[in-house]
Amino acid sequence: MAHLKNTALDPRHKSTEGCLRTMEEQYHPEKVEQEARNYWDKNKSFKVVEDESKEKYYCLSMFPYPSGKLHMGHVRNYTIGDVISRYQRMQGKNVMQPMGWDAFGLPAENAAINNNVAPAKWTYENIEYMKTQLKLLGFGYDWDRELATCRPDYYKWEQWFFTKLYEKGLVYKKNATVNWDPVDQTVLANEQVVDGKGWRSGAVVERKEIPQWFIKITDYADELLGDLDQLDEWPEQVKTMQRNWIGRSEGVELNFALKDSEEQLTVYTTRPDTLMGVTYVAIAAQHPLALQQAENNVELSDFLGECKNTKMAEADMATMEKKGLDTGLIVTHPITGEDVPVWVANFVLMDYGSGAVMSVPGHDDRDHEFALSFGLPIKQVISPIDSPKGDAELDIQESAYTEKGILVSSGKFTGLTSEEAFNQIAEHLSEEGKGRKTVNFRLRDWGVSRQRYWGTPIPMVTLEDGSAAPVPLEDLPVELPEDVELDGVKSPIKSNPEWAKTTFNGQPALRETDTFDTFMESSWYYARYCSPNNSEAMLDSDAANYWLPVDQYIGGIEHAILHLLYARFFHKLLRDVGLVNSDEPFKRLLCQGMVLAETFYREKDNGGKEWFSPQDIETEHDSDGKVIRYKSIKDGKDVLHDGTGKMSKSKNNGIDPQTIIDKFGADTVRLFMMFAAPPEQSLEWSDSAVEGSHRFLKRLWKAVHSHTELGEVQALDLTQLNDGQKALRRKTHETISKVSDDISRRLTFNTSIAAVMELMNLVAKYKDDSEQGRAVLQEALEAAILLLSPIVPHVCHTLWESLGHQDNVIDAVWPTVDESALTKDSIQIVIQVNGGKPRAKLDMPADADKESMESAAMSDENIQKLLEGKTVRKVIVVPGRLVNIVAN
RNA sequence: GCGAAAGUGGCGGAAUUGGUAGACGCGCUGGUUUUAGGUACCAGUAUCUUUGAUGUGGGGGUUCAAGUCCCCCCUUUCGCACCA
Repeated sequence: MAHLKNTALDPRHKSTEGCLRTMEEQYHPEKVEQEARNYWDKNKSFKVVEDESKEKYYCLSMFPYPSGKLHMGHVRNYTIGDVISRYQRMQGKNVMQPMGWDAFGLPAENAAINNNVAPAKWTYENIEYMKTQLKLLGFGYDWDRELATCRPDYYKWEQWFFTKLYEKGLVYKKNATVNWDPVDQTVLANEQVVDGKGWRSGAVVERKEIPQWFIKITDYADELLGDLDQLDEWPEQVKTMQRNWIGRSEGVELNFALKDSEEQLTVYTTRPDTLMGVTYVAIAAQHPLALQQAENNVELSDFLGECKNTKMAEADMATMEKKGLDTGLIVTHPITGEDVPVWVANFVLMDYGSGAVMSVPGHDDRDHEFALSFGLPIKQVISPIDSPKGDAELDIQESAYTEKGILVSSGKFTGLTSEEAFNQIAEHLSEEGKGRKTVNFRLRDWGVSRQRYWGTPIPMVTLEDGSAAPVPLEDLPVELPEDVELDGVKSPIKSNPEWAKTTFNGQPALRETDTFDTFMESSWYYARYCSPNNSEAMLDSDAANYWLPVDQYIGGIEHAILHLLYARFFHKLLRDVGLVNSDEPFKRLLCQGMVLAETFYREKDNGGKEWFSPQDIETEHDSDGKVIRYKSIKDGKDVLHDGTGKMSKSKNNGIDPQTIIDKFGADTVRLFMMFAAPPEQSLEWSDSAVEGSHRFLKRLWKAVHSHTELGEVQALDLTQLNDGQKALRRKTHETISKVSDDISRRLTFNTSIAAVMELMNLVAKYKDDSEQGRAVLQEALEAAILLLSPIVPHVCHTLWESLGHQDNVIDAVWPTVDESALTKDSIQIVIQVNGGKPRAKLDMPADADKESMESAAMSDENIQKLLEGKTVRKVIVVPGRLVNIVAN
């Protein structure tokens, strides 16, 4: 055998005839990475087209908002996606990994005002820079599919789609609440309201009702809920959150007749069994009845005014102090006919349900709290099931009893269980024409109007008679002017009255000056990537149906509900207009955790805190490795540690990925990101751990280098291996097995890296320059390079060549496990006495049966000592693992 | 407030199906090489009152056996419909 045969892992790998490639002794990431990038660029390695002969794999990472530069969260997200993509490619699949820009949004407007630059220019410049950063990180994107949502050729189709939905009756206009800044005369986003005040003007923000467009997502509530069951590769946690968000409930809708009036107050309840315990009805401050009553009631009118001064966010509504006022209105209880007072309460949401709720303080915590505050009666109508009469221990005045039980003091329904009462009360109301069983959803229709400039113009016009009409396809896109100046208050398309003027069917008409919620763009970009440059249609269905659904979607957990629900909704809409043929857009979902860093500060004289960048902090340890002090590199004085937190400007703990790439190279950053934590957990930044990752790559390089120094390698002959060679070979194949499972099924890249590190630790100890010794080592190194190549592709590109391969590592075949290499002659078993600590460890033949394990355990010297004077009650034997002797 | 997660050495984390807690890495300790610092390499490193005992946020429970299953509590993080 005169020449090299380094193809032990797969005969399909092409190798050069002759010597291993000579290589530099030192690892120079900048050089290695540039060479790999040049190769991929030159060969258009990641360009992909539909190919029916291959299994497709569509791997998608959530596209970034082009905020200026990449942050660590992006790097983490995109590294995960790239690793999965490269792994799937090595499985022989036709892999598409696209990238684009979620380019509309509020930050561009803020930047425009602060830096006096148009949002469009700012956005396009950010895209240019961030794209160079993504390329530096070596992500294998098909850049020919790049899209930016702020381009008219993208949003044109979103506008067209909206008009389609309008024609299908899935779009309507109604009043909805916004945060109104009375000084700037503008609508504010929730994040622009700080402590109830406008962030620029400082004015107390008011709730205001304005007309807005809605899409009927509630028409799809049942399907969005039911189809979650199909998504067996989504995290259970995300599905649960979506289920709760959609919030399907079965209950009863019932009417309280307004006394001395024809009007009815409709409420929905999931607990009709507590109906006899209603002691008041609560309505929202914006409820028409409240407004009507306030006309002749100064106190009420003042109260409603006060209720206006809150943010519209539900979290704020739920946590604020509960306030209310009697409206003076009386309604009639639908069963007893008794008078029930109507109160206004600041926590009742007008936008949700009918804006009125029946209140049962005896059996609902929030109603109870409210009743106690305002001296409203609390009546018990439910008793715990085990004590229907003896409820002395239950003080309903003290706290509400919210469980189900047996009805008491409920007239003819007394004695029924909650379940029985649910049905009988519903039936009774139904017969009387006062109510009916209904299914209700917590999910509300999707309000898509925004009063901002930097977004997709809503393609609707208003005619002179006040009616609305959709802009026809031939007039689309309704283009957003890009060359504008922002004054920080009013949208340029609102402040220029000329912009809205247009015609519709020859008649004068006014354009809508609101723009879409940016969740609209991100709800269908995944489908547009399949035919990104199609100028004839929103999607090319053939391409879309080839690629969709997305096989793996990766993004932050913060998108678990809204973005993912809207995208699922859009997919069903796309299906129902005939553009795609699947029900769900994302087959498998991975939600990655946040990137955190330590925070450091000093108290300032004024009581505030001065935050220090973690990169400017030096740590001192005692001789046990415990941290004893932190000090600033700059002045050497102590700083205080404030734990770890999300990287943020306010705590000055952000780490710019660019500085780390410049210092160590992209591979080190990628390796650290994947090694430091499993993807769905939060990841703590650590400079020293980054250096550790870099050291590993240097050792890897060195190991390959010293192997290649010794020249050609002979073919592996499995019949000729000694114990040491067998041991390394077993470790090699154990590692292949573990890493394959970790990357494909578990998505735990951290443990796959740890496994390769173990292999390399064994390689470092392995001293065997014999022919077969070197052949086994060649196989181990080839495996290590192949297994690491999705994670650190640049260095593996070079090292794969160094090991004598002609083919490129991105197209190498993923190694397969040789089961025969895994066999072990003996294994260690553990002996326990009454569980707990191992009392003895024995080497046994791998195929030892229960009897021989038990007898070996019983005859162990140490075990016999422990069993002295005790009676053995039971022996549990787990083959291949342990023996537990129960004795007393 | 409501909904969803997480909590394991000095630190990040591992333990995949209830079966040897602490893999791998960082830090630390000692050593070798080096004029020195750094680098690189080798050995060690859960804790303690060390024939052994204790130990996975706290408290209870199930089991021959619990980080893992059940109940209660605490802390932290994410989402709550106009940040993306």
